[in-house]
Amino acid sequence: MVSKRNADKYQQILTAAINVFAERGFSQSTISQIAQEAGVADGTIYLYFKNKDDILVRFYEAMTEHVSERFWKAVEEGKDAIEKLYKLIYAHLDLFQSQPTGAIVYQGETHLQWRLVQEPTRQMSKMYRDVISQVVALGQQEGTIRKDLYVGLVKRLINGAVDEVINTWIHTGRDHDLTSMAEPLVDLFINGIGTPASGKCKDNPSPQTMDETNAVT
Amino acid sequence: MVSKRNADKYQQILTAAINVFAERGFSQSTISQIAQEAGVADGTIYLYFKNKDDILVRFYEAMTEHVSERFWKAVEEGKDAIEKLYKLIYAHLDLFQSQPTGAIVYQGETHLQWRLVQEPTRQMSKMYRDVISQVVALGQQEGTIRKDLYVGLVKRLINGAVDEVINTWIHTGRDHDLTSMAEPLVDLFINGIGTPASGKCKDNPSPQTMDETNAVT
Amino acid sequence: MVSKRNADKYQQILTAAINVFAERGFSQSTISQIAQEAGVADGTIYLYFKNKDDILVRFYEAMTEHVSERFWKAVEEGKDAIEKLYKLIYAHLDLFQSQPTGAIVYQGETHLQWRLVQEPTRQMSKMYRDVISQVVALGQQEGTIRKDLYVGLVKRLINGAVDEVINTWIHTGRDHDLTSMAEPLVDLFINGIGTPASGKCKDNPSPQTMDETNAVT
Amino acid sequence: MVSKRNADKYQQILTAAINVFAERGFSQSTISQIAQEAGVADGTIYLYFKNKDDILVRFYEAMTEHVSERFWKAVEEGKDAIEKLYKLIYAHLDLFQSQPTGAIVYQGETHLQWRLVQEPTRQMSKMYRDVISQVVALGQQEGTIRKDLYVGLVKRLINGAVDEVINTWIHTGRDHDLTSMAEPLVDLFINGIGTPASGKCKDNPSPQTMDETNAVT
DNA sequence: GATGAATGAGGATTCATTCAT
DNA sequence: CATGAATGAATCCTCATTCAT
Repeated sequence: MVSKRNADKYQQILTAAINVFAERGFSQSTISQIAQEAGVADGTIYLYFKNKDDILVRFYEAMTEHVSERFWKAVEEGKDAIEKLYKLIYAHLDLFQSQPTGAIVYQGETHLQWRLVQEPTRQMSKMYRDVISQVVALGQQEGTIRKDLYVGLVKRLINGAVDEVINTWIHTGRDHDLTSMAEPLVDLFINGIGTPASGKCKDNPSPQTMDETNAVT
Repeated sequence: MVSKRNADKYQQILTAAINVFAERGFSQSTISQIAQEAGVADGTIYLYFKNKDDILVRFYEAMTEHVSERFWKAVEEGKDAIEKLYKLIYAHLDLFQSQPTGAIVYQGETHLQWRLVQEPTRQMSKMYRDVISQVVALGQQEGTIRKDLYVGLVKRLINGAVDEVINTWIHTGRDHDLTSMAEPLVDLFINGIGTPASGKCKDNPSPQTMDETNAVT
Repeated sequence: MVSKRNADKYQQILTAAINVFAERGFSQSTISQIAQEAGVADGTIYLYFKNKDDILVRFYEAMTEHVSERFWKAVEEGKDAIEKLYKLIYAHLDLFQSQPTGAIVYQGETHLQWRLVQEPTRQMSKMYRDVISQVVALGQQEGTIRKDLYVGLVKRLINGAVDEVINTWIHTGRDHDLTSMAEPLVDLFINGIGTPASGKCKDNPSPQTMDETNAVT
Repeated sequence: MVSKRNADKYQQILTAAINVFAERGFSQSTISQIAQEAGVADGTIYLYFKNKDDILVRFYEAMTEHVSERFWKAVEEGKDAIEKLYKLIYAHLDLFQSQPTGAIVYQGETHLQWRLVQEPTRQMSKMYRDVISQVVALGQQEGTIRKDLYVGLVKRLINGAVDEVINTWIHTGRDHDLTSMAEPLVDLFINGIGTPASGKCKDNPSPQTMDETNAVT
């Protein structure tokens, strides 16, 4: 359906669509608006995409691939677990800061269009989990990360916090620098909000037997 | 517009609407579907709600009030900061576990229908921030919580992580007990994922001068 | 359907309806608006009127009867044809000036709701024609009114001019005194706009053989 | 919104709409009926008109322009004031006779849809007044028309009478020839219904001091 | 008689998708 | 390939009318 010659126009439409989706939400966006934003005719969109839903799905697929690549590369760059974690979070924040509309759509439509984007979202979640998993394992070898951790929950802790920071940024006019949040975030992840006196720094952290039944997300 | 005699029917419609919204998303839900689910005629809905948007707004308002009440009460019950935090998170998880469809709609539509639900969402966010703020302040007095914290970020850390846990639960069939996540979550918040060796338990934690410019969220 | 005891409420609703119709037009007016204006419940209206259309029909019937009575009386008061004509036109203008909403509805809805109000309108038209006819006949006896007149057309001349004057008055804020138009109108009707030199005041006005085929109106 | 390529379809829809409006009145007409009459899909109408109201407004605008042109041309053709008046009235009757549905809509909806068609109606009224004004002025120079006339009222006299003739024609099955009314109408306008004996043909017609405060209509 | 909550048919408008050019 | 006019199904909302209280 897509000729190689016109990968340009494909991108052009996809980018336009994301901008429109970010502005009005997927359901409220119309093909005409996207066509206008892309500078093509309504009908042309159907030469590159099966239908309106398809545009969103393709965006999610591309986003997933792009993000995956970027996150793995970020993690590779760090020399130890904590720096890897920092690089990961920095990359996450930087990516979304540099593509605000993509961030808005990704964060906003995931739950609502769950049926459509379930698969890419699962892959994204799995990738995030794998990345975290690797970092945690390394940290545990290094002795910088606790051994009694349930990785699934750690992933949700980090992913949730970062997403929330991004959401706040989106809804507050996106005026401050998002990446500056990376350092304090990592600090909180590593050290928590408690003091040593609060029961930390023991030799035997209360062992938690966590089953790994939780599904990917 | 709303007769007091039929607060019943109001609730009946609102509940039906939330169920439908949870199933198909706000934009994809139709008045007819809601009416059918509620067992009333289409037109009846307009005796109780101004329009379709109004249904969502009223739900957000009610939710905000209900949640606010519940969270403050939860915090009061804890005898120290850490227990208060635990009670808060437990309440949060328990509430959404007991109202899964409400949770789905609340979590899912906030970003997309931002224009509609901006105000209730802001209030909810502010309330959450106030609650966290109080708990943190108490913990700092007690000596169980670090003094060098930027409350806005702590709020996002906790809120984001809890929301992510809820989202995962929603998307994985809601089969396991959500409240069982409260304890490990609090452990992560307090102690972080790092070990003492990772640079914790110092006398002088790196002082962070954080401005409090971030808006509520 | 209408109890004698509550002729009051009947009038109350009818008056309210005319006010609402005058404000928004018949089609755009709702039973609820009329009920509110009348200070009764929606359902009550159906105790006094068959349906919404019936309200308009009854108004036309009442108007026709009332106007008929008033116009005949006005004509009786004049001592000669010209004064009778003056009294008639004065009564016409005075009536509508004193019932502006009634005038608005009557003038405005006649054509549009022709199907509904055909019969009362025909009667009104016939009455007007009869009145004019009588005045003209008298004037011809007196020698003050031309003999070569087609009464149907004279009726349309007078009725059309007066209605147009009323319409203008309605659409220009109804601020000036409508009855002051009676005298100049009669002058135009009697004397026309021409001068003697324009071919008038001949002994033999061009005889016009007019068939009286035109229907009532 | 309107493609130039299909001025045809625009006219096709407009004509269909006028027919439907004439049949059932503007408020009672539906887009579906118009679409069916025009032989297009409902949605197609919105490619050529903003909404239902817009159809009526455009009709009024077109009618105003068309009528204006035609009336001025008619007046030019007459060689003296009286003939000009005759040509004007003939044109008026002929126009509406040749477009009966247009006449019905124009005459019928003006008052009810006043809000929508106020502007075109004002223009039409002003045009009519200007035409009459010019004819009267000429006649006064020629000595064939009285000098003591209030043009605003003369305009209402003529316009009202002609409209009433048209209305009668509309409501009586439109079977006779409307233009045949032009001559007797002019006769009545010029000579009035009175005889010389009725006080006419004086040297000093009672001077009427009329203010020209009346708004256009 | 009076009420007004409930009904549901009806109507304007939108928009994803198609297809002739 | 590209276009954009045309389609008509789908949806929100209104409101005349009914009927249980």
